[in-house]
Amino acid sequence: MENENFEIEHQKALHNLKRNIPSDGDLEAMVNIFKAFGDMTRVKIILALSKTPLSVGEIADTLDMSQSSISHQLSILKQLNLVSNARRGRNIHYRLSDQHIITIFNQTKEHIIEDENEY
Amino acid sequence: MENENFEIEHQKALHNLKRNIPSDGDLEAMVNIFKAFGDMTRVKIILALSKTPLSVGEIADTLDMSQSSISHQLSILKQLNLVSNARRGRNIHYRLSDQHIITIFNQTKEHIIEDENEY
DNA sequence: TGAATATATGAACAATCATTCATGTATTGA
DNA sequence: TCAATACATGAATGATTGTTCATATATTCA
Repeated sequence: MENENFEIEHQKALHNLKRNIPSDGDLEAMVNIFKAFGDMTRVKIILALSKTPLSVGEIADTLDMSQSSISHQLSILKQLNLVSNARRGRNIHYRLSDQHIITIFNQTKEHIIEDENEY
Repeated sequence: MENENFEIEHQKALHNLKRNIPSDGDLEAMVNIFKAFGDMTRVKIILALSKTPLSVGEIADTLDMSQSSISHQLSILKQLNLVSNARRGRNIHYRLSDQHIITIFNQTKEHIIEDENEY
């Protein structure tokens, strides 16, 4: 019977799953990156930096937020190696450190768009 | 002078940025999805469902967590259309609703791997 | 129909987190 | 060297969130 085969396959899959749960340690890096993306301010910073490198003050000005807040958020992004920075005169310029970030954002946009088209 | 051209281009880019900040409304969907991915439990649920559809109880059992906790998290994922569900007998089976999710996870893994290879 | 099983849900609580405020550090230019 | 500018950082606080506990709802089977 078809249904029984499904059931047997499912039990096998379940068994493998239980023996194969990735450890928290393995997943933590991924979770931390998604956490970083899960904040409006940081998303706006990333989108701005995807157009051009910017100083802290320029970001604060563009997003109309305090210098302190932006600086705190940048330090989180930097700790995760999502952005890198370099001094230029008396400013510090930040840039995205990886093109994957844009790909991830674009994939997410596509998910949202396809979602909106369902009815 | 090369430096001045850079500066002029940068000012243009800055100006365009300010006139082009996406609204909170436009970004909220994306931020919410990343928030959903920014939790260990939900990531594990998604990874499990990427292998095979599962009932609530099976997920709870596999992840060694309470039924209630899993159910709460599934309702968050469902609200964002990241998973869908269907009753099957007395169980309710959940599945990923979109292949983009896997792509996003894989891209993120790649970012992490490339990151680890830097020294 | 009624007991058992599977899932959902609301309230409460502890933990996490983003912003603000105050202040520290580093660089430039006079 | 000193004032001004740009950025970083620590503490405090209000808001958000994940889990638990208790309970409600829905389905099956006897």
